[in-house]
Amino acid sequence: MAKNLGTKIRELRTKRGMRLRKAAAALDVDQSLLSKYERGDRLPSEDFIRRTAKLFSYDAQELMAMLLSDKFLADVKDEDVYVASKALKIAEQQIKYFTHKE
Amino acid sequence: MAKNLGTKIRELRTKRGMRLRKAAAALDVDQSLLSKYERGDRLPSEDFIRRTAKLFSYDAQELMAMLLSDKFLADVKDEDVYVASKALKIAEQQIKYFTHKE
DNA sequence: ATTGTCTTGACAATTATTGTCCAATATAAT
DNA sequence: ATTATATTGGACAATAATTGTCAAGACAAT
Repeated sequence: MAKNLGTKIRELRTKRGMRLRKAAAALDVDQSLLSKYERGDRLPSEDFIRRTAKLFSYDAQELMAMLLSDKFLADVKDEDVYVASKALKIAEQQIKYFTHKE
Repeated sequence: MAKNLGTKIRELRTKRGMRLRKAAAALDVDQSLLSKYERGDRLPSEDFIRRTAKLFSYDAQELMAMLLSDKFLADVKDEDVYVASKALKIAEQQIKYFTHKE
């Protein structure tokens, strides 16, 4: 099962036996903010993603995809599942259309 | 091919032979704003979606899905297609997981 | 050149997001 | 139970994004 961004970041950190405070310092954010990122309470900036990928030697694009997914899910959280699924389908179509066009 | 929201709204309006100014008045927005919605320059509120659906007797959920898709596409527009597609896949998984869980 | 329609850009107003601070809570060790 | 360390929560200001309004612009038809 693909993880959400926060869970992934926490996993990366704890697997290295790193404390929140330490990681926060290395990533140049307040430790409470990092805690919020990890719990999905807040979504980080793209720049933070890059720093995190570097620190943990992890694929930045993978993290970016998780961030974008989390953003989408936040947008649809009050919607009917049917609507959310339909939105995904439309977006998929458009992306496919774009890519094979250019 | 599924349309984006703006194109759909314009289609609904013009098929009824309605002028921008008229439609804008009926939808209670500035005509310049409606023009921007139709060209995808701005994204409307959910409330606007509901009024539009009512005015043109069109399915509000369908329009909502288009709005959400447009939002997502705006978020990923500067990203690699690979990242965008991956984000979609993750979001899909999570939605499926959610729905069959609850 | 006037009229009607639509588009564009600049701007202020509003709303959302982001980061910081510090207190509160939890966890662990002694 | 006390101390030390880790994590979380809430309130707040700073910043950024979104929204709506207005006036001017382009374009076509007459």
